[in-house]
Amino acid sequence: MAIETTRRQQIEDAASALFRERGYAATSVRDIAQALNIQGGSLYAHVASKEDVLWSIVSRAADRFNAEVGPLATDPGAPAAPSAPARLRAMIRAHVEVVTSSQRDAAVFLHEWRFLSDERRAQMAARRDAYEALFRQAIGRGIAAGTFSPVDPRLTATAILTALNGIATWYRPDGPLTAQEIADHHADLFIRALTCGAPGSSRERTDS
Amino acid sequence: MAIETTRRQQIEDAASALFRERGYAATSVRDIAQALNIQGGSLYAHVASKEDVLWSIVSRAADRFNAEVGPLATDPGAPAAPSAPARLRAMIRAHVEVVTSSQRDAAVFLHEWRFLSDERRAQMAARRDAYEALFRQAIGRGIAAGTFSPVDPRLTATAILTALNGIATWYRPDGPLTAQEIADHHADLFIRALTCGAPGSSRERTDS
DNA sequence: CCTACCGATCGGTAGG
DNA sequence: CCTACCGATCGGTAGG
Repeated sequence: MAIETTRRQQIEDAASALFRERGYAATSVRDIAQALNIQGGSLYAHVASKEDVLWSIVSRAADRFNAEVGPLATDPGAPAAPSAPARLRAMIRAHVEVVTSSQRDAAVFLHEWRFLSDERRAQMAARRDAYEALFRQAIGRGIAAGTFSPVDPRLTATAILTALNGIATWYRPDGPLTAQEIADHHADLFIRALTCGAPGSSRERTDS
Repeated sequence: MAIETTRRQQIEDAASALFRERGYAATSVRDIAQALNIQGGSLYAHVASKEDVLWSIVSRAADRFNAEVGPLATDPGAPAAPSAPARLRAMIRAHVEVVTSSQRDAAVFLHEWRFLSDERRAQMAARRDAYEALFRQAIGRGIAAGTFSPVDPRLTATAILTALNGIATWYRPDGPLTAQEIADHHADLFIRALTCGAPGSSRERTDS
């Protein structure tokens, strides 16, 4: 049972590793080719441009975040809607799961997307804003329900996502904390910040 | 009264602006020279290398953070030590003040420092760790005093600083929120997260 | 996928 | 601070 990997996929993997450690602008196409033991020009049998490779990595990472977190943010059809704290906790967990399990691509997505062409960068900015809106809404709903303190949803969503994205910079799979522990710690922290002193905080926990 | 600005300073200012918007690796020495209406080679009458300019920008930014936040973190000689929440609030305010008032240099400091030479990068990594330690200690003291929940000081300090540093990416002086409002919002958020449900939270506010 | 090449640009220097 | 230049390297292509 051979592991299926197209040449294109190998190129993206090698490029992602290099973009992550040196940055997109400081990585040459010859660096990428060398990692695969081929000549620089040979890359162009598989990709149209260096920027094209970046685009593939970045859009795939964006897809993963949407695939994991999106379903938790939108109301499910059948079952009862979760409480605001429970929903936000699930979203934080899912986001951290993607950050840690797709760490390399996530780091490139977060730090190198500005090297995309104007058009693609604008497209990605729109996707990112839509994604952040999922968190803004989750927070806004909690405020409306009285379970969350009346914070600024935009500012708070940005603070939460910035902190979670930062995990991509320092997380080590062999470190002292598992991805789950890190996720739970952050979820605890931010949900405490949001529920503490909330209008309808009558001491009983609707969380988790 | 002419505004005193050395050529070296002008170079660093122009470079900082360019490093910030394009990144260090994607900025050429000719780009910097062009911003000052001189030839590329002429830069080298004032600087030893491109990396030298980056180093100046980055270390000056690091100095500012230390100068503003350091005194708040270490116990003052004469007056009574502030409570843990009050101290952390002051540190958060001071950090955000530097991020927003030195936004351009702070952004370069935060995002481009990895392009320093190995030696300088290691030096800066040590400074950053010492700086983060100020926040870890402030949190640790609060936990020891029973005013803060028993969180992981390292993880929490990193979360706070990552969120605060993110402000450098999106803050606009002409935006809807002042730097002070942003600072207070973040201070409120994180201090609520830390004090809520703390062992010694007997409902009276020792904060600010 | 290779060889061989394109024009452009890189950081930096010599000599004034 | 300029002119003129250094060797190296850049992203990408032609033709096989």
